[in-house]
Amino acid sequence: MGFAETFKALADPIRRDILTLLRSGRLSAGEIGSHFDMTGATISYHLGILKKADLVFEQREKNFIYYELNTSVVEEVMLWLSDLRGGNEHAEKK
Amino acid sequence: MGFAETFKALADPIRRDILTLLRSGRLSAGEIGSHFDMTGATISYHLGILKKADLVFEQREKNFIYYELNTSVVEEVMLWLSDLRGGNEHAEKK
DNA sequence: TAGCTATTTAGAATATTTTCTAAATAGCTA
DNA sequence: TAGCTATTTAGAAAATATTCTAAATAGCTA
Repeated sequence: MGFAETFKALADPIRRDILTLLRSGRLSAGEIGSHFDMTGATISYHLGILKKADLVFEQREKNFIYYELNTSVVEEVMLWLSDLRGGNEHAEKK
Repeated sequence: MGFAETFKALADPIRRDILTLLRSGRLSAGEIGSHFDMTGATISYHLGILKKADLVFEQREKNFIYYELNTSVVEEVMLWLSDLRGGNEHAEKK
């Protein structure tokens, strides 16, 4: 946790593509990998980084590992950016 | 332009601190540098990265260079994240 | 114009990231 | 349990990022 890891994870186009894939629901590591022209090992490396950044979490089932988007961290990043942007001082905490 | 550069720029804690400093208004390179324990050359390097990412723009005045936050790119990033997060389908374009 | 002051650029050292191949792990299935 | 299938881990190579010192640029000011 920490924005450094989160933004670092988001900085890579492949990792952003993975997150976009997960928008429509969870996918196994293999299913994710099939969308890219890279070895499974490399996909695993990227998934590890997304996981460390808490942008995804995994669910183990049979001998598959499913990855799912963690929207709460996406929210946190949006809040940080919103605070940086400032100026919406009427957006009151309710 | 492109999210890779933007997120990469945001990934570094010093650069995020610089952006936070700029929340309350523009500052010269020197004023920014005075908040950090690094050489001016290093600050200049980080400012260059923020500038390439369009997160800041510069205004030259006398022999100072002032940096100012570019909130429109912050907005764009928030939109991308908002789309990733999904699920707020009642947030209609007006 | 000579010399300041502010900032950037160049070049080099070190650290970090990304990718691959090969091997390891772990859980099914026959 | 033997051998699959899915995925990760280890180790190494190549690319990129971060920092410094030293030098360059550029605009004031006296």
